Formats: sequence, C-alpha cells, structure tokens
Amino acid sequence: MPELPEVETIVRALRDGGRGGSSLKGRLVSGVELFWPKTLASPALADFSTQIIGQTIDDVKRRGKYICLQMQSGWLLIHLRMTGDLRVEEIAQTGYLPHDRFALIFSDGGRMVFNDARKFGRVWFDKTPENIFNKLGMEPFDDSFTPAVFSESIKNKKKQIKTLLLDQSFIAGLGNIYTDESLHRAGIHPLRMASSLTEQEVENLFNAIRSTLQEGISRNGASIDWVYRGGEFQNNFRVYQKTGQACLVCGNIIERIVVGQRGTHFCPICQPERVV
DNA sequence: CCTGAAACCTGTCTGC
DNA sequence: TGCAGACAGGTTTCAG
Repeated sequence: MPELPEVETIVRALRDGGRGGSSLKGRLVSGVELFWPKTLASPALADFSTQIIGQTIDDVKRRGKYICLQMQSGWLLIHLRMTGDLRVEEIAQTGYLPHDRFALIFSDGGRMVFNDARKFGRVWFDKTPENIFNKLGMEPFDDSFTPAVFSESIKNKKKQIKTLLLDQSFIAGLGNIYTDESLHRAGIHPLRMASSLTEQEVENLFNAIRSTLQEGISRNGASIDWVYRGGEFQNNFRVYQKTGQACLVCGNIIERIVVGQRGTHFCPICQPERVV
C-alpha cells in the first residue's frame, strides 16, 4: 500500500488531525498493546513499554516511508510495508478489529491502532532515528535533492533504472506505483541501465519523480483495493495496473513485464527501450 | 561485492 | 461450488 504520498497523507493526519482522527501531538502515552509480537522489531516489549509509557508525542514526521513519532525519550518509528494502516480512535472503544497488531493507549482515553493484514509492518523505538535514517537515500522533497545531485548520483549506477528507483538507500519513498508512473512521465523504459540515461533524460526523470509524488500527495495517495482508503490518485494512473489498456498519451497498448520480482507497467511507444 | 530468488504473511480474484 | 494458482502498495535474508 503505502509509498511516500500515502505515508505523507497519514503523517499529516496524525500531526494535524483529519482522515477520521484527531492529532497525536501532545498526547500522553499510558499503555501499549501488542497482538502480533513480530510487529515490534525492537527493543523487546518490556523495554519498549518502559521507554514509551509516560512520554508525550511532541511531533509527527516522515522520512522516506517511515512514520516518526517524536517523544522526549526518543523516536517511535513505524513502517507500514504492504498492508499497514494507522487509525486514531477517541473515547473508550468496544474492541479491536481483525488484523489489529499493535496499539498505543493514551491517557485521555484515545488510542492509535496499527492494523496490518499481512503482518509485514514493523515498529521500532530508539533514542535516535539515525540507525534507520542513515540507511536511507535522498529525500525527494528535500532542498538538497536537486537535478545536479540526482545526475551525479545516478551516472555510475549499473542497475536497471526501475530497480534503482525502488532501492530505498538510493532514493527514499518511491514504491512500485510511483516508480512506474514516474518512468512513464519521463519517457524512460524501466529496463534502461541507469548509467545510460542522457542528461536530458535524468532531468526529465527528476521532474517526473517530483511531479508524480506531488500529484499523489495532493490526491491523498492511491487507493487500489481493500487496503488504504481515501486516496484518489488511482484515478489518474497512466500505466500502473493498466495492462492492455490504451496509453492516454499515444494510444498504444500498455504492457506488463516483471522487473526485480515486481510487476512493471509501461508504454512501449512513450518509453522506448532504445533511445532513437 | 553484487544479483536474483526466497521468505515473511493474508486476502482477493481468475480460471478450470 | 471448489480449489489451485497468480498476484498484491515492501523489505530482509540467503544462496550462488
């Protein structure tokens, strides 16, 4: 489910309220519930609880696809992976839902619940987020991410461009949807070697990544099936899951191939395999 | 070191 | 209707 735009949408709701819940800022944590032990990656539950209970949530941020709850004693980091979702409930609720894996209980009677059908999602707590942040690559909307920086970092990469864009240690936040959509906007075939891109193609890709992610955020992310609701970007897909349909730009049929074990959608006319 | 496949999981949809 | 198989927004681990 969640790539940068979906995570950003969730973070804004947790920070400012919205999406059916109110803000987490200023909430005092009074308890922790863990229904699927593996969801808590580290530390062990006893230490985790000791560190979290009694803390107040100062701020909610995003880095790549990580949701970051900043507290006085450190950072609670959450990764939703494929099917994770967070909801904030007020007052005393009757019970939990199927697939609820973890919850933070607040002193005001509310709670934040982590629901995750496929159990891939993870939660961490650490005094500093650097252990995780240090492994992440460029942040697409950071001022330090520029066409020049992007060009410099990409030119020696001997990897297919689709695989490279999915590598979170290269650029953080792109997933399967936004990678396919960005490559179509940039007119670049997913199997092109990163190092073979021309300066113009790299610049086009830079602009495509930012504009695609920005449009995703402005539409509150993409809602494709039963996972993650409220987004509208799925109505504006150009290639993702449009195999066999006509390309909106040139009318040719959208094709599907597998790249790095991921379904990959592209237009063979708009995204030629060889530069002509 | 790099690459590709498998693993981690459950739910949905398609085709026989 | 039932059932096997494919596929799904992601990342880590393991084999070669």
